[in-house]
Amino acid sequence: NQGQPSGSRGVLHLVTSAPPHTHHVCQAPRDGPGRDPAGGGADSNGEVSPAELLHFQQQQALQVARQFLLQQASGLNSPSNNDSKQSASAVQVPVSVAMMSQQMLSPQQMQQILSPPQLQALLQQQQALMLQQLQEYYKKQQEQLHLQLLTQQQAGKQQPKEALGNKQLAFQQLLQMQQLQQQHLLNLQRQGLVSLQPSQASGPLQTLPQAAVCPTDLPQLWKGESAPGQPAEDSSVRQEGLDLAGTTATATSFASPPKVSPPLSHHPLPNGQPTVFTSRRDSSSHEETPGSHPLYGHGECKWPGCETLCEDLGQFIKHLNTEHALDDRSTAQCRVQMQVVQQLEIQLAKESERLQAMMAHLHMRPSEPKPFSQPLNPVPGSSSFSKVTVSADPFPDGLVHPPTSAAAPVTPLRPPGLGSASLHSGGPTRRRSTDKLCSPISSELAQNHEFYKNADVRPPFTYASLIRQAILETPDRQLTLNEIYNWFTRMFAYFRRNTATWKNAVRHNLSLHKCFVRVENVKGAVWTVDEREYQKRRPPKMTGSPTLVKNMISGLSYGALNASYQAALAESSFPLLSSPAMLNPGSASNLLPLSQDDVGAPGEPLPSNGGSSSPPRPSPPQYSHPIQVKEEPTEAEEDRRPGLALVPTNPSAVGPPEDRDLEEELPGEELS
DNA sequence: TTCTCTTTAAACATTC
DNA sequence: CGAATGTTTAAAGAGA
Repeated sequence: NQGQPSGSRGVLHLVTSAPPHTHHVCQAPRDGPGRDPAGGGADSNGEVSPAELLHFQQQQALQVARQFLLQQASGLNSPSNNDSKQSASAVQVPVSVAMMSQQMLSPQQMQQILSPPQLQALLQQQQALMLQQLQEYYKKQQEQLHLQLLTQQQAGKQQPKEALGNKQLAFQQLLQMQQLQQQHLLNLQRQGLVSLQPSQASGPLQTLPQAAVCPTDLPQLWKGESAPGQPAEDSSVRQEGLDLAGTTATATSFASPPKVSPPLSHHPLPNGQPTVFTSRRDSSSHEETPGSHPLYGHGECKWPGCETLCEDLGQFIKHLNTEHALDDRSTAQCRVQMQVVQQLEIQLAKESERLQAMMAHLHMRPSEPKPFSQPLNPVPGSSSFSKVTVSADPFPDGLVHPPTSAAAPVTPLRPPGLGSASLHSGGPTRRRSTDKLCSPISSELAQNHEFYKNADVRPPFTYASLIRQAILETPDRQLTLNEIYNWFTRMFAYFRRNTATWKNAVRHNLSLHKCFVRVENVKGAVWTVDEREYQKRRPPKMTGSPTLVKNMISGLSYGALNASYQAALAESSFPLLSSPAMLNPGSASNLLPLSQDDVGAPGEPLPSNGGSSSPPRPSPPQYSHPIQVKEEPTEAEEDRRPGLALVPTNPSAVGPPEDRDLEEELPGEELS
């Protein structure tokens, strides 16, 4: 499988470039400050405290942050960003952060694609929360300090408030700058703490200063904040559900500390999800090795953002007790971790819910003419970003993305000769499972016909099922061989190549399977489907049983979903190639009856109807719908009779009675 | 491992 | 006659 990075690179870029901006945008409107009523106290009550005090306070905050930062220095990726520097750092930090984010994104793009869509939003929220929390926390400390100093100073000397004047203004400015700087520091620290994606560092920057003024109770902060403040902000991103780029950013970064991420370790396959976890040296969670500690693994401390190497458990314990003792920082980190877990749980619940909905949809929903064009909801804000999201949405990441890949990486639609050749010559990697299903083919096809029509990807259906599909799509349920050919080429880009091969296969299947009945016509022969026979060769009905789920995953998702996902990708990255129904006018409409029929086929009065009507050979009657031989002179509705009459004329069909005629042994089992 | 299904390839016959 | 259409056999891969 040539999951050549180049192929996905295009997609990657699309996604990659978006996140940073998006984050900024999304973060900007945050209304976090709303939750702290007392926030305005500081600036509005400028008279309350002398400018020096304010200044001092800020310095204090800065110191605290600095201190923490230094403590975390090892965990940070770019020490250059640390503290110091006044305004310079304010500018410098965002830039470097952006760079960092990009660096981190690129290798993990595929992960992001597959990672839970809303993770990003959640983590984003979490980040902001943490940032704010830290802010509040520091402020709280500052408050105390401030009070102390205030009392001291007031006791010592009374400074006239009027004297402040311009001086205070300048101080205010300085103060703001310092606050900004402080934010940066906090951001950096936060990165070190939770190893969260720094890409959003610049987001909270501007807004936090105001928010941080209020010394609120931290625990309350967690609760209250996450509820009113954040959701509103994130809604733009979150409601879309699939914030691919963002998701990756946060998700991946979450999985791995801000260290050097394996550059090309994993293939940029759409189903990179498994890769994420496997390739991660982190193995994030806790692998409970015998005498191990949940926070100790792979010889290093797994405390969020720590990664300190420890020879053995004893050393680690030592490290744990010294570096991660019960102090403010640790508790804060612990809270953050709690938040992380909480958010992930929420995320899990959401994804589970989505999965349920998907299953329900895929199982019983007849068909959807335009899967890709029916976005869950158009995102007002982000443009290209939302596009990716939308297009990919019908095929949630949460789903198991089968490692099929080989036959279908991110297929550039109509891949250039070489790529496609190697791609498909790859071999007869069958995915026949779909055929076993009752027949998701129609619905699946209906959903993805656009994709198959344009993408040179082998459809995950057997020839038999495809032929049947082709025949059933027609109003009179019959096709000449050539028409079947045409249907194949029309519906699948894949079958526009190697015609000799697959045509031979089609013919072979037509002849081989009893379910395909050749009906002689005046102008030639047409092929019809003996639905009964077709159903006969299938396993028991799938009706929402566990096996169905299994089938769904193994079969449908295996090829179709993956393909669909790719289609989404392809569409997003090659909009031009995603020609709508142009190529195949009416295809959508055709598919509808199909899917319906698909569902209804078994239940239709096949046996009784067919058996009764046809005296000698009920072979045609099997079709619920009257078979009308196309070339028939007059399209008389009564053609059914002629159609039947025609059958005998066909020597092959008539020849071996036991061959096609299975009426007697099939009373009507498929009816139910 | 065996069996079944599917695909692919190919030979051959028949029809257009 | 050549191409298209059908039929049949065989081999091989994949999955149950």
